[in-house]
Amino acid sequence: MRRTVRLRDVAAAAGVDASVVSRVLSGDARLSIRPETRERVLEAATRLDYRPNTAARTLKTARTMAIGMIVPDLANVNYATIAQGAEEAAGTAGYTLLVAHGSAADRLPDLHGRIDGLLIGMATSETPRHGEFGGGVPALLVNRREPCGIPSVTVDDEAGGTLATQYLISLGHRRIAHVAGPQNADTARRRLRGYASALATAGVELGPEWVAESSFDEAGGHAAAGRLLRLEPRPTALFVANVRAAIGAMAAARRLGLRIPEDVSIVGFHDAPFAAFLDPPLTTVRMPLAEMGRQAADNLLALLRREPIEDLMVAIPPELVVRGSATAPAR
Amino acid sequence: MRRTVRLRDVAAAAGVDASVVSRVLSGDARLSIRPETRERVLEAATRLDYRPNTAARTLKTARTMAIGMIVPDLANVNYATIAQGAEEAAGTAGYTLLVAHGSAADRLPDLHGRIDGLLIGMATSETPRHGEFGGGVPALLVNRREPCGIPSVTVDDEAGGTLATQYLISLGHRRIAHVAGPQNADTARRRLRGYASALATAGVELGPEWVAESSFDEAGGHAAAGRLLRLEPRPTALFVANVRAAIGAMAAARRLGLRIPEDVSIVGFHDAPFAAFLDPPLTTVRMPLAEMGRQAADNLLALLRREPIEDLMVAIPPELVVRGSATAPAR
DNA sequence: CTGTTAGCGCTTTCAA
DNA sequence: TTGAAAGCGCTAACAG
Repeated sequence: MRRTVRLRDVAAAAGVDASVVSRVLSGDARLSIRPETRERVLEAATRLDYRPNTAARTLKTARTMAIGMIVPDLANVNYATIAQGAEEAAGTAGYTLLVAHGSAADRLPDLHGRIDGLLIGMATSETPRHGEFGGGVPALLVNRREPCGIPSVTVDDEAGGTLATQYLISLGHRRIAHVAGPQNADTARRRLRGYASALATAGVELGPEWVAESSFDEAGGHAAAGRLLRLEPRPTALFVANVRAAIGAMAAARRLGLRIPEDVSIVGFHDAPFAAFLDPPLTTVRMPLAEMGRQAADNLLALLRREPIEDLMVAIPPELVVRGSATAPAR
Repeated sequence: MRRTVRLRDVAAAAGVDASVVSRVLSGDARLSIRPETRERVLEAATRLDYRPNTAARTLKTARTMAIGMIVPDLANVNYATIAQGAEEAAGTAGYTLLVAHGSAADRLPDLHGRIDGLLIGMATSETPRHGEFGGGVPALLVNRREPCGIPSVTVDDEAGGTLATQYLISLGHRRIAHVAGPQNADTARRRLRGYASALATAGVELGPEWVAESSFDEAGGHAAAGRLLRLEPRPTALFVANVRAAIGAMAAARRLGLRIPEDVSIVGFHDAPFAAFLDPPLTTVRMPLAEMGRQAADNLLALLRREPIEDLMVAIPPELVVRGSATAPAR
C-alpha cells in the first residue's frame, strides 16, 4: 500500500522545490521557468500519479471549486435536464457540480464547506421568506423566482402558456380549460398568465371556473381535470401546466368516457421520454431547461466572482412538440 | 461583513484554549472537563454561530465525512429511490450523500478528495473490466453485480422475475413472452432467469424466440414487444423487465390493434408514479430499492471502517402491485 | 529562474 | 482539568 503522493514528493523526484511544482501544475502565468525544468516537473507528476489534496488546497485558497445543486425531487426529469446543463457549464469553468436531494434549509448545513455556491431548485410547495437562505454560500434560484433576496434564472413560462393555448385556439378550440399548477409557485402563475393572455388576444372570454389549480403530479392533474371536464358546456380542450399532471388529466378524461383527442384535446407542459408512448402520444410544450441550467451555473459563477447579478430569463423561446393528443374540436 | 468564526475565536470568547473547544465540540469521551467550562465553551460556540471549517478538518483527519453516489441517469426513478435510502443511512451515520451524474470513470476525478467512499450505479450499457475502479476511494456497486473486484448490493431480481411470471401463470397464461433487459447487465439476466425458472416449474416449455432483448427504455420495449407480438401463436401475456420498456410494450400492443389486458396481459418491473395512471394502469413488480440504498450505504461505511464486505442481496422479497394490465387469457 | 517562508483552521499527543 | 505545540498538504508573497 503506497503512501499518497504529496507535492513535495514530486518536488523531490524532479529535484526542485515544492512551490515550483505548485506553480507549474496550476499553470501560473507569471512564472518564468526553464522548459527543461518544467518538463522534469511534469514528468515526475505524471510518473508518480500525483493528485493534489483537495482539502489542503481548499484550506489554503478558501475555495472548493465545487458548486452544489439542491433538487426537491431527484426523479424529476426536469431537474435532471437542468442539472445536466448546469454540470456542463460548471465543468467548462473547472467546477464540479454536486447534487443533493431535499430542501435548501435541510441540506445547506451538510453542504457547508463543500461548495462555493448553490443552485436552489425549490419544491413547488415551498414559499421561502425574505432572506431565508442568506446565511452561508452565494445562492441562485433555478426555475423559480421568489421575493427572498436571491437572484434567479427562469424560463419564459408565460410564453409557454401562450404557445400551448394559441395552438389550441388555432385548432379551432374556444372552450379551453386550464389545469393550472400550484399558485404559490410563480412558474405556475406565469403559465396561467400565458393562458389568460392568449385567450384575451383571441377575444375568448372564460370565467374563473375554467381554471382548476392542481399539484404538479398525476393525482393532482387527475382531480383537477375531472372537475373541469364536468363543466357545462364541457371544455373541448385542456391545457395542463405539467407533463405529470397531463397524464393524470388523460386518465380523468378516459374515466369519463371521453376520447382523446376526439372529445377533448390535451396539451401538456414540459416533455418526458415516455410522453411519446402514451395513448395518444402527448402534445406538449418543451422549455429550454438544459440551457436554463447552463445559464444558472454561469450566473452563479459570476456571482462568485462578485459580479453584479440580475434576475435572468432564458431568451430561447419554448417549442411546441406536436404529437397526437390535440386536434380540431368536433363540430 | 463579519469575518468567519474560527475555533480560536470561540476559545478566546470562552477564555480557554482552542484545543479544549475542539474536544468539547467533537464530543471527545476521554475528556474530563469542569461542567461550567464546558458550558462556557458551548455557549460561546452557539453565540458566535461557529461552523467548523470542513477543509481544515478534512486535511487534519484525512476524512471528508461524505460519500458519493454516481448515477448514470439522474431522471431515473429507481436511482432516485435508491439514493433516498442511501442518504438516509448515510445521514444516520453522520455522513453526507453527494450525488453526481455520469459514469464512474468520468466523474471519479471530480469527486477525488471530496468523498470517502463511492456508491456506483452503472448504466446498463457499461461492462467494466476487472479492477477498473480500483484507483481511488473505496467503492461499492449498487443494483448491479460485476466481476470487476468491487463488492455489490443488489435486490433479488430473479425472485422478481419469478413473481411476475408466476402471477401470469396463475392467471391461466401459458404463452408468456419476455421483453428482457440488456443481457450485459446482470440484473436483466437474473430477471430472465426468474422468468425461465417459473415457466420450468409450471412445466411450460417455450423456445428462445419467446424472449426478446431490449434496452431499459420505451423505444426498446416498443421494438421488442412488437417482435414478440407477431409470433404465431401469439403470446397471451408479456413480462417486461422494466417500467419504461413496459410503456413501450403497451404502445406496441395498441399499434397492433391488441387490447390490454383482453388480448394481451402485460406485467412490468419496478414501479413509477405514473404507472397507476396509464391506460390501463400497469400491473408491476416492486423491488425494495430504498432498502437497497440503505444497505448499500451501510455496507460502504463498513468498508470504510475496513470491515470485511461480501456481495449482498437485500432479503426483502419483491412485491406484486396488481393494477389493470393483466387478466386471465381469453379462451 | 528558483527557493524560503509563513500560514490556512483544525486535531491530537504530550506536558503541566 | 487545561494548555502548548506540532503538523496535515498546499499556495503565494517575497527573497535571492
